[in-house]
Amino acid sequence: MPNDSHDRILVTAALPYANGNIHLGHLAGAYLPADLYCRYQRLKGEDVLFICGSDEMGVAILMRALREGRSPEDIVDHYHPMIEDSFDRFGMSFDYYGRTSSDTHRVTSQDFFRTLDEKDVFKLKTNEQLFDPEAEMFLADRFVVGTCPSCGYEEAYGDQCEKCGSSLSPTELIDPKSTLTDATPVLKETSHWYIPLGDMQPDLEAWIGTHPEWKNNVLGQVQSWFNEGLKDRSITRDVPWGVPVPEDVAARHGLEAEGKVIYVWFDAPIGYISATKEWAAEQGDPDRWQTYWQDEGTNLVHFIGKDNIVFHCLMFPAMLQAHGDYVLPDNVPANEFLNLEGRKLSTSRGWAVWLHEYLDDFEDATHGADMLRYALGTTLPESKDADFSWDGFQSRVNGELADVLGNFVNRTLTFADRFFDGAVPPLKDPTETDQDLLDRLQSAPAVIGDAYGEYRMREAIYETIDLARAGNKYFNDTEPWHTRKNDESPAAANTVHLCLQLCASLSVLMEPVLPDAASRLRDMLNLDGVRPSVPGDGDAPTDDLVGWDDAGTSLLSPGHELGTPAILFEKVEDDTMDEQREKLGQTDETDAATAETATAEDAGYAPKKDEIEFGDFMDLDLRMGVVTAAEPVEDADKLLRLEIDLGFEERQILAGIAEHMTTDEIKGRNVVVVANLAPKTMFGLESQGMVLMAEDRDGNLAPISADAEPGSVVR
RNA sequence: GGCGUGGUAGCUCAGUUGGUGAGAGCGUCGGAUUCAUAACCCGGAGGUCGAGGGUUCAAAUCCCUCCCACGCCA
Repeated sequence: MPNDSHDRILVTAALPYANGNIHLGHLAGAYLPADLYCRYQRLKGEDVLFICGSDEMGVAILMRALREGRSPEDIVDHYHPMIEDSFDRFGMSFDYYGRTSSDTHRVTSQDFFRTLDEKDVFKLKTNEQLFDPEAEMFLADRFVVGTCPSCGYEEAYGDQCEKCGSSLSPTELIDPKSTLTDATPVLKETSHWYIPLGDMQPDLEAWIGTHPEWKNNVLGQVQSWFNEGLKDRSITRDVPWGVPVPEDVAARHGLEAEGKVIYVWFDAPIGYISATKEWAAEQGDPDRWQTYWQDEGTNLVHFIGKDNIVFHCLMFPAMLQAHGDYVLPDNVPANEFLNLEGRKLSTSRGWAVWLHEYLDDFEDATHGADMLRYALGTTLPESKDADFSWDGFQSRVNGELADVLGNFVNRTLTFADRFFDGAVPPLKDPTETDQDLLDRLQSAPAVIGDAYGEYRMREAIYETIDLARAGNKYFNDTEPWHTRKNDESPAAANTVHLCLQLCASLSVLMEPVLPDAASRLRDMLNLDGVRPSVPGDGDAPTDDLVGWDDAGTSLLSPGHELGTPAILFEKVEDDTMDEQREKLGQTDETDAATAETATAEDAGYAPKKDEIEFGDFMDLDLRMGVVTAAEPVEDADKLLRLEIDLGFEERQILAGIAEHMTTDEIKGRNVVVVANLAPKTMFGLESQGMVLMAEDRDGNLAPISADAEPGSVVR
């Protein structure tokens, strides 16, 4: 059951892996919902501790380091500050952002490991694994390539053949080779610690059974694991990058700790604990971490993406249970995945929006971070995969932030400024319409707050903006621009009074999702004394400050002097969106972290794409067409509007070729058209397909042509 | 292949202890208004609730089969 009576809330957001930057998928999965939740709870007056940090261990970082001839430290030292900085600019309100390469983390992980070992929780198993005699190290599965025993593919990895999909163990490969040295690996005996999750399953099932309120997707996934039966999982590895297995623990079993590290999935969640320790030390109260992790009065909440469910709902709880001194998570509200413009995110193909690039690109926009928080917040994949598109972004920002919220604030404040001397008029003899708005205002904190508290972030945000919508309706219905002309009636004053109160309440209620704009709105209202939604300075009392629940009451007293009105949100122009759309699919060297280094790429050619099935190719409807008309698109530098005869129909297609050929050069040409591409509107014109061009290494384009009648199928 | 989650208006999504004529926002069409960021407000159109079968007086909601998307596992 949910722990309704609690003294404090400990919130974690999944530790981002420090071999790449943060993109929108990360934000939508875990970080934004976590931040919304924490800011709401702080405004509510809860004792909140929000913990995160960089996950810097693991084989993936080691592999990358070896491939690039760098040290693992080099990689994590590059990404950790970048991640921390972009989180900061996005408005993540962490109490502490740590990193798992810290000493505290090493010690904490080792202590945890030692405790479980001394409780004889673990099993030790010895088997033979592949060892690279030249590099003098054991090889992780991905470090071994060889011929697939089932299909004969020669580049199969040690864990899976990417050609036939069969999953392998490295020892099954024919002619195995180390990817590090090309040496032929030898089998060598090694011992490892295992956590016997199978034995722990009954306890885990009993515990999960007490949480029927968890999200469907989470419980379903967990149940799926239970049905299969949990198995022993190894928690140590023979690699040179990770938290070392403590020597005393190894010695206890007559083993050598040298070369052995704790497997990254085991140490990573402990990173939450070590970060909390570092936070406590920074507060000058080193033992305080225990209050959050070990006192029954704590509500522990893990925000993660769905790929992390098994670790946070089964493995980490199993570790915590086995240890015995820790609280277990009260909820794990995992989100599904975010797609981008209808396609899965792919960092290697550049199909991602990077947070730091967004923040740079929108640095000059008023509240650029808030705009993204809002657009993402209304599109969070809470119950199923969701899609982020720049069209959607623009529509949210312009239609809701600017038109609904911004306009309401603007019309209220300018009206008060012009006709009421920039002060709050009194409320006298409220009408039924006035009273309805007061009632709406009064119930708003509970309606929005309950949604946040129960992890329905999208609904909370919708309800927030709906409050501004109600304000606009009220403003229209009461027509103060008419009623103000009647000196006898308090109607206009009442309207302005209530709209100002609504603005003031909004400045609190919108704080979780739009913290910058909320703060500026309070400046415009000259409203002080609102409880911060970011970590405070320790024990400063906040009881006398205006909090979440107070937003249901009138926060401005009659006669209160207002500040200067200003536009809260500017609209986003079409050009800005076009620029963002153009960036998609372009791989950036520093960010294409996992991109394969192909020989073609080295010579300046475009990288080779992944292999596809014949059916994938046959999905394309390629047709011959003839260009019957061509003209530039107004305001677009790169686009030409083409009319193309496909024989059976005419198409309008926008082609990004204006910088490469004139309208006369393309007119009359036979071209190949992708005829079943989803239509796309750019610069107000619908593009109904795509004209194929060959692009050389210098980016020059040439049309693909054939001597065939329009409508002919190309295959 | 097994399991899980989802498949509701053009788009993004609400909606199950089965029961008033299936909802919201956006988009679209029409109207009204001018305090306001060509904004706001009102109204209309638009859905075989993935497909098929079953249970029931009654199913988007329960059962069975199938299809599609995504994920986990093998």
